[in-house]
Amino acid sequence: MGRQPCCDKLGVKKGPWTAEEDQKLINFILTHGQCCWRAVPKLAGLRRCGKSCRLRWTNYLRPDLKRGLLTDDEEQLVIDLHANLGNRWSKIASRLPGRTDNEIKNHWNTHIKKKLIKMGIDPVTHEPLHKEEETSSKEQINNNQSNFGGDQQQQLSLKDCDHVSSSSADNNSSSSTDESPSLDPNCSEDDLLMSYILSDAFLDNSSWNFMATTKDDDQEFGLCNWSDESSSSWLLDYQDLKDEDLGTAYLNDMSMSIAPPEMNGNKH
DNA sequence: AATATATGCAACCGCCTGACC
DNA sequence: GGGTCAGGCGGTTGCATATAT
Repeated sequence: MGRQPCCDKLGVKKGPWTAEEDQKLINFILTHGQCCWRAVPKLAGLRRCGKSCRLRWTNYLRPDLKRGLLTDDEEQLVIDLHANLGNRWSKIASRLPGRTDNEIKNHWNTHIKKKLIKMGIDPVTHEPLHKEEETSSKEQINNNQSNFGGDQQQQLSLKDCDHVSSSSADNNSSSSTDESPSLDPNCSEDDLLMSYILSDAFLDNSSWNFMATTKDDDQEFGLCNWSDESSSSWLLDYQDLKDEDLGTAYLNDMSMSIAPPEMNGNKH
């Protein structure tokens, strides 16, 4: 049967987005909201695939996105979640407000993977790369997991990783399990945290689920770190737009919720 | 200073899933 | 029940930048 391409390949632009294209897309989304991505390019006056528009919006233009490297805590959370969820980046991303699956995936492949390997940890299984270590670690893990049904894998700590010297991978044989982050007596606390993070209660918590504006969306507009210049600069540009002709409740709500106090009455 | 290599990230591709008809 | 479509996901690619030689 075969599927039709998601968009007409002819005349569809590819490659990096220009500022002008970004503006058009932002204008459109702010005016009409997110709907029917296939129609967006045509309606917004873009020569792009709808898919491309969606990606650009979700991965780069969304106002709630954080910018910059993941924090240590975020990295730790990604590792913990990855141990439980595997490469389900969107699920992982849904637990990290302001981060996209693409961003997390990239960060994993470029940073975290290497750190784990350096630590002698298999980034796929989250277990020691060497058999003998694995055996002894498992015993310890089993001990630590006894209170949690054995479902949680070992909790790796990048903070601990940072403490591990860069040569740790080279002398794996000597890197006894005593150094393994998973053996941290505080591990059970981590497990408790993980249990919560993996639960629906986590997402139901309003302080995390700040973006939900529709019942189906895990993430929509919401709070973000507007003290971060880079993340809010574009919105500042669009304050004019809002003032001009986008006086929708949608945008007003958004700016109410995302704008720092000083921004409301003192734009630019 | 010039070149080669490594790294990081944005974007694309193809597949899967669920909704709709 | 089967076909079509749109949205979403994970893997991969390609380019710009940083670093090493």
